[in-house]
Formats: sequence, C-alpha cells, structure tokens
Amino acid sequence: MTEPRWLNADERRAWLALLSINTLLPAALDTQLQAAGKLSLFDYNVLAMLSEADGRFLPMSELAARTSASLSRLSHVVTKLQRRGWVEREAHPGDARVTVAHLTDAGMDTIVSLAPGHVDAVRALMLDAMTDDDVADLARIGEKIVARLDDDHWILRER
Amino acid sequence: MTEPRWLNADERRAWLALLSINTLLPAALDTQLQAAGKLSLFDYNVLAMLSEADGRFLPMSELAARTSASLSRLSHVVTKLQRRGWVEREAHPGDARVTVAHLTDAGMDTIVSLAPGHVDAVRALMLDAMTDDDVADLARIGEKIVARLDDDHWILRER
DNA sequence: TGGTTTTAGTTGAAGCTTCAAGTAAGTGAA
DNA sequence: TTCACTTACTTGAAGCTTCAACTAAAACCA
Repeated sequence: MTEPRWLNADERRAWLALLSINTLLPAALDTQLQAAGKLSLFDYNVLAMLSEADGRFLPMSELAARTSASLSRLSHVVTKLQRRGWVEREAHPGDARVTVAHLTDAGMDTIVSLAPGHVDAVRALMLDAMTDDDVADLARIGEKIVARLDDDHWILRER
Repeated sequence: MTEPRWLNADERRAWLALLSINTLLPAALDTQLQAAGKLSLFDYNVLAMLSEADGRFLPMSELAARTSASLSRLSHVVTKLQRRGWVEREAHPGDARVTVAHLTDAGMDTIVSLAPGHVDAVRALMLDAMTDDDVADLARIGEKIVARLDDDHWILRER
C-alpha cells in the first residue's frame, strides 16, 4: 500500500488553524452584522463590492467573482436584497443575457452606516492580534493560496 | 467626524485573501469529499476528531469544541451520521446530562478509506502552494488569530 | 444562413445551519 | 434540604446554500 504523505507538525498546525478561523471568524462577523443591521457577512460583502464599483453596478457574474460565490447563491441573495430595497436588477445595454445589479441610494446608506462597525470588528477579531509583519506575511501567503484555488481570482488582478 | 481607522493596503490584502480562501477552500474540499463518499467537510471532521480520540468517543460538547461548531449544529449532524451507521450516541456513566458520541467500526472504515484522498486534496489546494517557511508562518499567525477569536480553543491546548 | 455550443442567469427542491425554546440533570447558596 | 442557576443537549422552524434543470441570448462554424 502506498501510504499518502501525511501532514507534518507545522502543516497540521497551519491546516487546523485555518479550519478553525474559517468557522469562527465568519460566525463572529455575522453576529456583529446581524446585530447592527440584520444582515449576513455575505450580504454585507455583496453591498460592499457594489459600493466600490464604478457607477455602483456590476454584472451578476462579475459580482459573483468578487464575492467568490456561485451565480445561484448570488441570484437568491440579490433577490432578497432587492426586496429590502438595497439593490436593483437592470438590463445590460449591450448583451441581453447579462443582468446588472445596481446598488440603490438606500443600499449605499446602509453600507456607509455599517462599515465603521464592521471594520472595527475585523480589527478586533484578527488584525489587532497581529504585528505589521504578520499582516504582510498573511497577505503574501493568503494570495498564494488564493492563486492555487483560482488562478485568475479578481483579488490577484488588482496588483 | 471621527473616521474609523480604515484598512491599509496590506491589511486589505490579508483580509480579502482570507475571505476568499474562506469560501473557496471549503467548497473545493466539499466537492472532493462529496464525490468520494457523499459527505461534507464538516461531516468528515466530526469523524476525524472522533477517530483520533481515546476510545473513539467524545462528549458532544468536546466534539463541538474540536470542530468549532455549535452544539445544535453538531447534534443535527450526529443524528445524520447515526442514520448512516457511522456514529452512535451513548450515555455518560458519571454525568447523565452528557451524551457521548462514539465512532462505530463502519465509521472508522469510512475515514480510513477517505483520509488519503482528503489529505491529497488539502496538499493540492493549499500546502503545495507554500514553502516550508510559509507553512510555519501561517501556523504561527493562524494560531494568533484563533487565540484572539477564542482564547482557550482546543488547538492551543495541544502545544 | 442555420445549427450547435457556450455563456449568463434564474428557479424550485433538498439539505444544511442557525435560532429560539425547551428538557433534564448537576451545582451552589442559604 | 430546597430553590435558583447553570450546564449539556435536543428539537422544530425559518432561513440560507447547493444542486440540477431550465430558459434565453450570444458566439462559433461550416
């Protein structure tokens, strides 16, 4: 039997830590956002990505890429955000297949009011635990992993 | 106006990378495990934690801690794993409030057969993208973040 | 041109997670 | 001892995510 190469001590530590962060961090941020505005971290990110886009709109596919989500998940969530008056769906002028998601003024007001508390939470829950060098290391290593998972992920396009 | 301290370039890179890893990595591992044995990453971890425990059993609370899950989530999942014959619930001799989750032989066989493919996937999806130094850095930084999120998390007890 | 394939997105159902409420047993204080 | 509090866990419902199937338009190509 060809034994698989098992994880060594550091590999196991890195993997278990990432796995734990993975459940704890979104849960903590969800709790904060749920209390502040009855929305999830994913909802917040959809609004945030739209707020940073030119004209505050993006095609569904591009928005899905920027939130690392499936089109199906995004479609359901946009429907929900639309019912809350934060997002609208519009036709794309050049390509009739495309749906454009557009952040409304109410949606913009929502993120603007939520952003400070959210950023504070991100600091309190992770960044404050780290030195500047740690942050730089995590950025570098994190981007390597993202590149491995999806070699043309949008966060790699920015640099 | 008291502007919240915004994220600087590295902080933003680190945060966005972690957020992306957070959705992409579990999704990729879920896909692999779903194909190999019709179970989720969380299911796998429950079985894995039990398989590593003395006697292959743990109280629900302890198992919840080791999988970073809520007791409610775990309870639902153990019910499902129980229906598949991989786990059993037993009474705790000393404390009648406690339910002990016990990995069955069938459950053990399942992880043993699944583990090599899963470890390969973890390597292919993240570890192979990193140098040994990267792995050590990620372990160190990851544990700092875990400590911030939950200062007596079980992965910190091991060291 | 017409037919096939690909791209973009939506939908409903099934399964998973969270939330709130509830049960039962152990702990602690007077 | 008794009563209040806490701990350990379960449950059902509501909401979220995934999956598979579907529609429609654009691109390809022969």
